[in-house]
Amino acid sequence: MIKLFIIDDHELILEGIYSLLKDEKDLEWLGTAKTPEELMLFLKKKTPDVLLMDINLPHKSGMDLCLEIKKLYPAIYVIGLSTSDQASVIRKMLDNGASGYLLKDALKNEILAAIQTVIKGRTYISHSVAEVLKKKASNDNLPLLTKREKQVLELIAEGFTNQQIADKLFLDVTTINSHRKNMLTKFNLNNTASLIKFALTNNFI
Amino acid sequence: MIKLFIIDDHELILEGIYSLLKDEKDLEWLGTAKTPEELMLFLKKKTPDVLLMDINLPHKSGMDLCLEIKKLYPAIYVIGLSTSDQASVIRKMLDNGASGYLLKDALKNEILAAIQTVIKGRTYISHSVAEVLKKKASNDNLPLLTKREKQVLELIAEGFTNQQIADKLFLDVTTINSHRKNMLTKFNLNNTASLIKFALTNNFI
DNA sequence: AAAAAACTCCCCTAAAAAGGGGAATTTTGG
DNA sequence: CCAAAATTCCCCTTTTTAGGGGAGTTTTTT
Repeated sequence: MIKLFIIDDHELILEGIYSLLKDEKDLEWLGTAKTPEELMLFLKKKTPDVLLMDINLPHKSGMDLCLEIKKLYPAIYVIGLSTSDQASVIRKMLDNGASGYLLKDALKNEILAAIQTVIKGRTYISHSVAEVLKKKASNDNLPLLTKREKQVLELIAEGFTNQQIADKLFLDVTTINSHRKNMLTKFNLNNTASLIKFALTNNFI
Repeated sequence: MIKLFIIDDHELILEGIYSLLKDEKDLEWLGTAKTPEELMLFLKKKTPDVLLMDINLPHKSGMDLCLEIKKLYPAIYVIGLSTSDQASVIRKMLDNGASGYLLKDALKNEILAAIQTVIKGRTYISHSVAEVLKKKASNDNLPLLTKREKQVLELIAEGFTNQQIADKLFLDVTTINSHRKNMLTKFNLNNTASLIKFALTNNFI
């Protein structure tokens, strides 16, 4: 019996997965959560073998949550779940310890296959996802933002100037300027406008 | 008996809704489709009373599909379904003839309420959606961009400077600067970064 | 036809960002 | 522990944007 837990903020997805899997003999349905908090509370009591996790949770990205979980409960196999087929997101998820990745258009067999695969310690990448990873190999070479850069970029997008950001983060204004220039350089852009557009369309912020 | 049909490209959502509603006595489950083509084929044979429609379909926006359906089959009540709570999208959907709008985190009762409401010819807007529409009521009163402003803004977002844009549009650089400043003023923003973010998140460009 | 809105161009100054370097200190990953 | 990456701070100059005005012309709406 594989103990299964699911976190997703969408009732319909929870229902859908439950409905798909409830009759499987070798699956034990531990429960569901809609928020990271609910999940963490539950994990203090019981530990699932496999955790299906939506990566678009409110207030917290599944990427970060996955990292946390794997730190606290390394034995749990995490399978990412999303509608997004963005290679960067998928790769980040795997980097953060996920054992598999499913798109939400996955069929029953695919979900079962994923669970059976990860429980053996192997990694399951669905067909469609694998293709995306291959196709967007170039996309993946995109230098990702570091924590600080992301933080700075978010503040830039909110309209703060370098000086204001520096004050907020207790840093020197030249530091913020460095980060800004680094981002422009690494993405080969030449001003803030294009940087913000790039970041938003690539879901960096 | 209300005849119900659902279109959504995500198996899980279809399963979820089916699972939620299959035991309802006064609902007749006509079927599901994953693509607009499937739906159109089906509609040639049978006509549902209520059509639950995901607005994020591949290759075609639910907004457009809704318009088509209402043209061909005005009697069908369409309920939009999405994860997005973007006011512009919701309003567009309603403009295009939808009778209701649900977010995918809707609970069973809400879906049922929506169906019961639209079948009576009234419009169902879920709590959460209504809030979004209200909150962004200001959004709708937002002074929209003029043609020229939109054109300029798009070029700004692509990273061109005022001078470059002026050259492209055969205008004086001061004109471009005026447009830029006007946009900042009318949206009450103070720099390009926030303007681009604002424009992108509000689907102005 | 009159009013309103959009579009165009102009002045000015100050503030901010971009572009070019360099370099020391932490943090992270192997 | 060592190397690589990230983070921090510094110099400099030029370009670009922001902010404050004003004003004439064209287009759209009433």
